[in-house]
Amino acid sequence: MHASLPTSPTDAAAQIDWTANGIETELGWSLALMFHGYSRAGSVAVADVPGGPRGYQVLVAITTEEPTSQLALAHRLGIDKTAMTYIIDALETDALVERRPDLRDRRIRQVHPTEAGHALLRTARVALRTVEDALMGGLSADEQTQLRQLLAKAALGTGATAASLPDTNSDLNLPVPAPERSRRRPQPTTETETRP
Amino acid sequence: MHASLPTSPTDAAAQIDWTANGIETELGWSLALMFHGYSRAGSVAVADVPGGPRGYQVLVAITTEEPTSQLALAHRLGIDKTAMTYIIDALETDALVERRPDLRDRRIRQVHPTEAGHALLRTARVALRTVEDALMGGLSADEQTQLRQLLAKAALGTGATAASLPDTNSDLNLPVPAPERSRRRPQPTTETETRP
DNA sequence: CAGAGATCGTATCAGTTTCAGATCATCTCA
DNA sequence: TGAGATGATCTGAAACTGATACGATCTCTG
Repeated sequence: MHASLPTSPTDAAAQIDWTANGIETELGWSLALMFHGYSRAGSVAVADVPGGPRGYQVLVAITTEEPTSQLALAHRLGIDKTAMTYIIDALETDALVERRPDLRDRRIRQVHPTEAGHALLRTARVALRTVEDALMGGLSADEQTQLRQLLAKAALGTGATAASLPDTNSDLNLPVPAPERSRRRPQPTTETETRP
Repeated sequence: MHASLPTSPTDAAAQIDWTANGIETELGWSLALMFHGYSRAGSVAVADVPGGPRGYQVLVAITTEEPTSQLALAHRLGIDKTAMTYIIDALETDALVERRPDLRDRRIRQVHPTEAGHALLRTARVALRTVEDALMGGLSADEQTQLRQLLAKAALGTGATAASLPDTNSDLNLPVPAPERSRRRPQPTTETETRP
């Protein structure tokens, strides 16, 4: 184990010997570190968002895309469908989202943002950007942009395909409120009324 | 919700509207998808490595760096120290690593690779590279290299600082090598007696 | 030198997350 | 019409994570 690590992030990449097959050349290593770093810091930054980073992502998706089912949302975000139920429960409890029936398919609950949801998202976004900047502090502004774009591109490519299989695992670790068992949700009466 | 992903990876980045604040522009989203994709596919690829991807990373680190303590290794890899114990247990059970006492500090167990460990690592590495190529299939070869390097650089920079807090109040700056404390001279012949 | 405080690896426990599967209502299709 | 599939929710169990305790050992200070 080689002793001292560079104190200057700029030296970091320069010190990586890409021919030595060391841990720093392992994609899995850097992905894990970045991801866990993001989860940890992100959880703090969006602590007031039910569901933490995952709840935040739900808000992002539903405020920028067409209303859709919980299941599709789960796929889109790479979140387990069961966990998605609980995340939306939490968001709904805080009046940040509303579940509405899909008129064309009564199995589906569409997820809609409330005004409060929009507002919280705005502040949460700012907080997260700060965290992200810190996380990528070792990179220049250009490099940060580049990393964002490459990651997104990779995620949208084969990466995302593999990741967004049905009922995928999710490891964003902010605690979702523990489910209260035997808590079958009452069927909203207004929903039954809107039967076509 | 436009759920369908582009079939041509080349179109992916072209379709991302970086001004719309959609989910695809979220670093947390792409990080999560990539990380989970890696974990899932990587677990399959290194299924015969005890501890999966994490066990693999242990092998990488101990075969390329100086012998060090489990704790330092845990920090280096961003793994919880308790989990590290179990991972090494598993690796040791399969005779892929050996724990040896550190002559200068009898609390420390250094982790050494065996020949079998080296051999398994070689095949595991090949399998993982295949997985990684698939994961980054949406990127050109240059882009893949770029992503690897940027991620590593970010991980080694501030990112890693935030990530390497597996041990609660660890104030350490990145996984630290074995402490450079003023070491006492080795205790003669105490070695065999300290074996647990 | 003695003792306080810190550290390392391991054990233990509890809470959280993940996963698989069941259920009910609803939809699709032959 | 009915079989098979689907979406949301529920349930139980396994896996994971994190906190903490503990014994052995180390470091440092008076």
